[in-house]
Amino acid sequence: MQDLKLVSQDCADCPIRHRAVCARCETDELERLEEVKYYRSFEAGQTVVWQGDKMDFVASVVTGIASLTQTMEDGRTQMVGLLLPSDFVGRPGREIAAYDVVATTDLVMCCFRKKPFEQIMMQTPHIAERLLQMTLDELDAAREWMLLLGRKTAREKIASLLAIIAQRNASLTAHPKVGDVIFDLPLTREAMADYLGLTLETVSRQISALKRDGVIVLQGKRHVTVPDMRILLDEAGDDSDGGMLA
Amino acid sequence: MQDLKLVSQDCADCPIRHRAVCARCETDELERLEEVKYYRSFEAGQTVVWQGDKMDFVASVVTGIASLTQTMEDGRTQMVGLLLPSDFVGRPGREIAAYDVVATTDLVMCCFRKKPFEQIMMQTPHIAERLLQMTLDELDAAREWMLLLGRKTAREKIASLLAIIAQRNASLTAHPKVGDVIFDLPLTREAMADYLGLTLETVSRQISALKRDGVIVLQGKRHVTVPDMRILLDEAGDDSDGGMLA
DNA sequence: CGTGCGGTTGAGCGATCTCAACACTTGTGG
DNA sequence: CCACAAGTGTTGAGATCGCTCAACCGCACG
Repeated sequence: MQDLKLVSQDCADCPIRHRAVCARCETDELERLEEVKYYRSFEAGQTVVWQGDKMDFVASVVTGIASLTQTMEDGRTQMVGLLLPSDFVGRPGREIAAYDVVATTDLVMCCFRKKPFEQIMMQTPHIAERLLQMTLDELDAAREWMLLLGRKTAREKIASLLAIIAQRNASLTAHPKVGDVIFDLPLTREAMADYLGLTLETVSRQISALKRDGVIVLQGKRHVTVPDMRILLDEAGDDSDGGMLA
Repeated sequence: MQDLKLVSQDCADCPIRHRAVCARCETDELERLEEVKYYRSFEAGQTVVWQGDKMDFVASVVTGIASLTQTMEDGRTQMVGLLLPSDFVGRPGREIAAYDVVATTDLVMCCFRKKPFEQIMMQTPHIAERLLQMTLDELDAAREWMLLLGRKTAREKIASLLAIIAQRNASLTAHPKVGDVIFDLPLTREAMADYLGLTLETVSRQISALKRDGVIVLQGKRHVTVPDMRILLDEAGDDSDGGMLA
């Protein structure tokens, strides 16, 4: 699975160059980062870091999806973050990981040794600025998710998740809003349940219900077609078009 | 209710001087901030900003409590942040308020005109650094809350909220852990419900249940005594002592 | 061929919500 | 001074949504 070979080690060619924590760096700043960076890859299902473990690096997701998960003693788990390419993992100034980090799909991360990264950050406002911006975005996303977890019905939760994944795919592939929206679910039913604060049975039932009602079309378990995005967004209960058409 | 008169206009005497976004500023940096700052006060229940409104300031809570709230079209609401003294409101670089900001108690805020604040921040790493740190803390708190909203029972939710308020009071009054923990609830039952993703009836019932079971003692509706903090923390379902005794 | 994993579906249960009545306090106006 | 309304909180009864437990399917893999 060594995707590593497929990923250029050169920041200039990096697929997340313009979105990651290093997005605003100048060439000389990138060079300093390159000195302390290294790539790591993980297979789907592998744990990157355990909650409570010492974490001596921070990292950006290059390809694949990782999740941040919290667990109670009795085993109840809640996903508290879904990390997509360019998202940042770890917290400068913190020794101990606050969450489990798990590779949801095969995953490649661009890691920076923490100590030197912190030093570089102190001397490089471009990095701190970008990190602040990204953190504020994550905070907004977390708060959006709080509304979902606290107040939405199971059906609305599923519709919201599908809408979010659809929207992200749309933004990545950058294709205009022609015809159906089509994508593959990168999560198992159980992972969706952990994200949405549901059981996997409820997830399965609600997906079946959306399919039965024609809101989505399924081919296999994971391949989703959305005939009319407006209907899905309506099912999600979000404000009007949720900014998608804006 | 003009608390304004009670609050010094001088940053040096400010009660949140050492914790707010300006905590790390030097004297000359404070002087620049003082030029663009002004105080505003609100009575309990007043709305500070409406979601979607233009917001031409950012601010720190000086005294009192404010809440960030999201609302769906059909009226379902979820509190997504509880802002205590020293907490920061608003986002540099954003024109439009993403949430309703409501004064939960009587409230005094130290506001900065947004444009000049952004300029000062660009030239003052101390502010940006502190804001990053505070934002990361808020993100952690939001993720803690996601676990609560997604996975905890109503009783655990109430116990968690009580524990958090108790802990905050303990940290403010800085009195050692002798004897009972005593505090007043700064929230109505409805506000608690909005925070916890419950109905106000369920909040009321669970508080009654905790009282019946001796976990808490009530005098009136708002005055709470916790005979044994460990029992409350246990009811909250958090890891062991939740770091309180650490 | 058996086993494990991911997923679906059913039946019954229970935690929480909904709807409703009522209690207490506070402020207002006749 | 009392009647009344509004705001906050409590409690009950019944409904319901989502959970629990369980059976089962299809597929990949050894």
